[in-house]
Amino acid sequence: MRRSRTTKAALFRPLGRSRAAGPGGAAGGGDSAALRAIWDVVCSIPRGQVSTYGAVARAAGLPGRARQAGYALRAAPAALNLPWHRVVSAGGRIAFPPSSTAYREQARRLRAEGVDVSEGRVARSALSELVEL
DNA sequence: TCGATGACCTCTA
DNA sequence: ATAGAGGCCATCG
Repeated sequence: MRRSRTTKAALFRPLGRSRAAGPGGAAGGGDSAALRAIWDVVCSIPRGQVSTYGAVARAAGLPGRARQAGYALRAAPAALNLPWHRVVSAGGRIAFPPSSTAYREQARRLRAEGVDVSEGRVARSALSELVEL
């Protein structure tokens, strides 16, 4: 059952936070390198462009780990100002149910950036694989 | 330690 | 176009 009551994406529950005390000392971040890599990639997405979880994961050096990309965004603190709305499922489809608030929020933001959204999908032109190089 | 879950992907019918 | 099955791996309880 997906849709575990997404309630409001803006809510972002603190999640248990797990032990903040990471491995001896340095830990500081406590965030895994993979997470940071994903966030970095997402943050790197230029305005008006949209990428997919798979593409992000691959760009972050995690081929095939698209799921982790989703989890990373899910666990990503809003304080990072992460443009999560620029990340969509394969084919440019929004990963949220059309009836969810997050869906509207994402679509709204994308449109604000000039990305055309219709039928829960973004324009192919805006879709960027982040690999075409 | 193990079982279930997940803002997913790709292939095949 | 839709539906099903398999995969991949971190995190949760």
